[in-house]
Amino acid sequence: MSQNNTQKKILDAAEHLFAKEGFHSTSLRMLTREAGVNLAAVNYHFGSKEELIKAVIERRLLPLNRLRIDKLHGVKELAEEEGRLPGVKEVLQAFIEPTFAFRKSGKGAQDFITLISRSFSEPEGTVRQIFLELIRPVFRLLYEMLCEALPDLPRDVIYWRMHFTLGAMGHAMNTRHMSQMIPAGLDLKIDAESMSEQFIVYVTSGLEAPI
Amino acid sequence: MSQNNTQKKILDAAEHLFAKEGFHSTSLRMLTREAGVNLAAVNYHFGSKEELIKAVIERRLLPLNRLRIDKLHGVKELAEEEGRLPGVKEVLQAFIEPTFAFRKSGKGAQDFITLISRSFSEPEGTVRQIFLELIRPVFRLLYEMLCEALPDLPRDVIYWRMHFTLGAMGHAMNTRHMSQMIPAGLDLKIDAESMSEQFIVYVTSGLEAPI
DNA sequence: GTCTATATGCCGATAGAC
DNA sequence: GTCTATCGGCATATAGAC
Repeated sequence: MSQNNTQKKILDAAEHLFAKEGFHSTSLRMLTREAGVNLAAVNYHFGSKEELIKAVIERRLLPLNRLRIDKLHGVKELAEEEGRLPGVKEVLQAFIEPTFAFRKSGKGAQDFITLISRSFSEPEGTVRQIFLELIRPVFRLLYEMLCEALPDLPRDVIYWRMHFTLGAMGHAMNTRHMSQMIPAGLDLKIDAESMSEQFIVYVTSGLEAPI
Repeated sequence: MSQNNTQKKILDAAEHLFAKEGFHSTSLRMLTREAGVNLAAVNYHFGSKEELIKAVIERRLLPLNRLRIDKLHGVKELAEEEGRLPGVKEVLQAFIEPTFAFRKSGKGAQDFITLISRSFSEPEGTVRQIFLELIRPVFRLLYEMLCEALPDLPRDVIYWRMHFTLGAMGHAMNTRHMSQMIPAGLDLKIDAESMSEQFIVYVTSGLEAPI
């Protein structure tokens, strides 16, 4: 039990520091100090820093992906039952809403999202690869369903638009950006709920735009 | 002259390596080796690694920002002359097209864009701050002009939509993402010209979406 | 399982010869 | 202006006591 407890303490501290300082800039010394465990514990429990990074990403991303895939399948099956094509908006909702809901589920989840948004633009290397391999099946399914929902649009146009959408999402999810650029005198509601709805309106409109 | 030459060699090598490996992961030893200059040259010419990072960003971003601001002012003046409001699409074009055109202007420019896309999601710290301070006036002007172009939309809705647009742009501009996720069997044209046009269609539709 | 102590190596930065 | 040599520090990782 104390092993699992130590592992959890390390994962939590790592999640927080990786989000705040970046993967490379977080040293095992910082990390173990924040976790209240011994310096040697990371190598004992995870083998290396790199495998710790992988564990941090997998702990959250695997269940989140499973949820997104389930929701997407739900949309697909409902549309089939009703003998119609899936709608662009419901497809996007199935993908986007679980992520926004997850972010609200706690401080750790928020740190995780920050960290994941960054993996998108991380240099070539382990972190980027870990992330891309885990996320690929979800992107594939999303792409296929968008193609079904938009049968009159060329495939490459749909691909680009999905690409733009994912970029916007990675950026929007990252709360650190939110208040950074707010113009003076604008009383902006930093409300994740309304932002999620606004985001879906925005990307649905972008994806459905006439060529 | 040999001073400027050394400085340029350092800036070029730094731009390339910062894009490829990240700021923190690029050591002065790597950097000076690639530039073909002595290890001590960075500290001699730039003072520190941090000031080198700043110089790398400023060299490209200052002229690019000046161009974007000029174009935005051009749109504003034209609309005033013609006694009408600026259009959403022409505002977005004035902001976006110079950036896409710049990226096509050479290998170094492409590296620079990769590096800038990343600054967006960089952890708190110097790099992020340097970037945000240089980009802020451009974002302000863009925001004001979008508000003029969309007088019926609430200010905070416009702010969020601009936010989404900037995220999508940072992601779309980064060529490294482009072919990463292409589904098998999709013969995708990786053509920056057509992507730029498609991008403007997409974000214009998103910004103009009815509430 | 958890600790201390340490091995080994790269880091940014600078002093001082040329 | 450019070089070599080196300082002091922190990195990851591990060996071995408890």
